[in-house]
Amino acid sequence: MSKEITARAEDYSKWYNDLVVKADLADHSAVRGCMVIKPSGYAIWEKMQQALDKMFKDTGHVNAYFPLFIPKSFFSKEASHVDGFAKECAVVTHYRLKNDGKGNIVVDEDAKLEEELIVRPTSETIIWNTYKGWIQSYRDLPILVNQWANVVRWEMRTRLFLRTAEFLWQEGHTAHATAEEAVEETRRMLDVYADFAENWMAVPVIKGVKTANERFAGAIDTYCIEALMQDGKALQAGTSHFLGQNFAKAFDVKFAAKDGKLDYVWATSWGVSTRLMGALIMSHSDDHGLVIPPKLAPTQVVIVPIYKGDEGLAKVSEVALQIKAKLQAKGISVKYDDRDTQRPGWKFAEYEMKGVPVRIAIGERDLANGTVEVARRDTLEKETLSITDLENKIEHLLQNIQDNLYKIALTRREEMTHRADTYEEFKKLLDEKGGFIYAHWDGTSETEEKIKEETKATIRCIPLNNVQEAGVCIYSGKPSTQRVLFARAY
RNA sequence: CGGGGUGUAGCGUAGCCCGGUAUCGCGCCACAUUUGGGAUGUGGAGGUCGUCAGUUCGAAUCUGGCCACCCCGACCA
Repeated sequence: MSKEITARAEDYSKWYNDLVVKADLADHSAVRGCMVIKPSGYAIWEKMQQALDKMFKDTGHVNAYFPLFIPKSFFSKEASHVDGFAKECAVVTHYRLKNDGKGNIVVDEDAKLEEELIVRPTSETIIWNTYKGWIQSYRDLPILVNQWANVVRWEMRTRLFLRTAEFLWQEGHTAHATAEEAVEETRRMLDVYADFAENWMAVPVIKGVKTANERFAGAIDTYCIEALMQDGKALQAGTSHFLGQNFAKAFDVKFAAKDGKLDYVWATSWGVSTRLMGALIMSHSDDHGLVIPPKLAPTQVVIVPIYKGDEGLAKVSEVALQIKAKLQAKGISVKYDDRDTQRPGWKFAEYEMKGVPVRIAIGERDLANGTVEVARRDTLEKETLSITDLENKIEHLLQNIQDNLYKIALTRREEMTHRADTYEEFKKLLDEKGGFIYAHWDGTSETEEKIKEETKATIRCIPLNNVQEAGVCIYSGKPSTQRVLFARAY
């Protein structure tokens, strides 16, 4: 099977689409805007889930599951929340089909739902309606719940993983007695996301706060992690919201404090989605295919035998299987590909396309020398190593690849991060270089809107721990106290 | 929902202007020779030409409707 993908330099967007399909991660489905996540893609998502789930548990959270359907009336209880999602909701209106007598299956108009159901675009409403029954006293708090689920947002334009009508995610929903505690939780989970992005995905991120325009519908503050892709466009990789008492008020969730006074509960919500797959793919991959950091690679090492005849394969396999066992004993996931239906060169290209971090080739010549050929996917370098102590060398190599991928991504981001002091300079940077641009902003939504209309760049975030620096807004010339992070975004 | 484009075998395509039952490559199946970077040869299977209707002796080809998908805009994790 000969496979080729469009080069990044030629058409980045086409490169991404080709890659997702050719690396067997996902496909378009029969349903418009929805994707089929194939086993190779889902295996990576499962690795992400495992790592994140452990991080959530380690920070005291527990998993639960809430319904896919939300009564329409719940939705209208929080005004800005409705505004934010109303335009992209799928609605269930009937509960039965029937045969129309001419062989067609049609909706049974007699089976109209008394109250229409919304397919969840996010679960705040159904969860806060539920929390009302769980919370009476400060003793019931905090509630630290996460759910892994699918959600639906009826998008006009979709792209595999980056934006699909249905996607998989996790959403954490917590309830607290005080604002301070809720803010602390919001920030804690932001840190968890940043930790995951950098240490597992090898994707450097900038933590920050969204402006009012970009804030989650119904939140007081939205925190985010922003990553920069190879083409210079930003990608929001995760969000954590401080919801204040907005949902508690909408759903009348009060608790009795120690002093007996009743108060509304403070809330947070936070989520990352299969969009992370897009971030992962676009951060490291090259024109040969996918590059996956070892810590998220479903298969970390593949062993390819090179041999002549059945007898040759038997000899090579004996040694290869010993190597496999030693690597597995180290906790490394290994695949020994001894299929005789494909030739070695074909397998090399195939595993490069699929992003397996390390490839070991072992042939009869190696048997004589006590060596193997080791190829690393990140740099495509090959070297011949002695079989002695190979498992330790591979273990180090995997760590080295993980570190190297992060370092390269970080260097690239730094090279693509600029400062602009005038609007002219800003526009020039956007058109010629792209990337992140630090610039002064007067803090108004009007200015932000204007800049967005004129340049398609948005304020990705106001970075946390931002350096305070007097300046003037690049657009309005009004005074500003700090630079904010602009970029064109996915 | 506006503007542009495309639908022919699993995938990519030729044929369409000028109507006569479909071309080529990859992949697939069998056998043989092969195996240190996507092997080669020989033989073979696979198509209601997106769909519905119209024109015609005859439609992939001409006409009209519908559907789907892609790209560009408005909306978004």
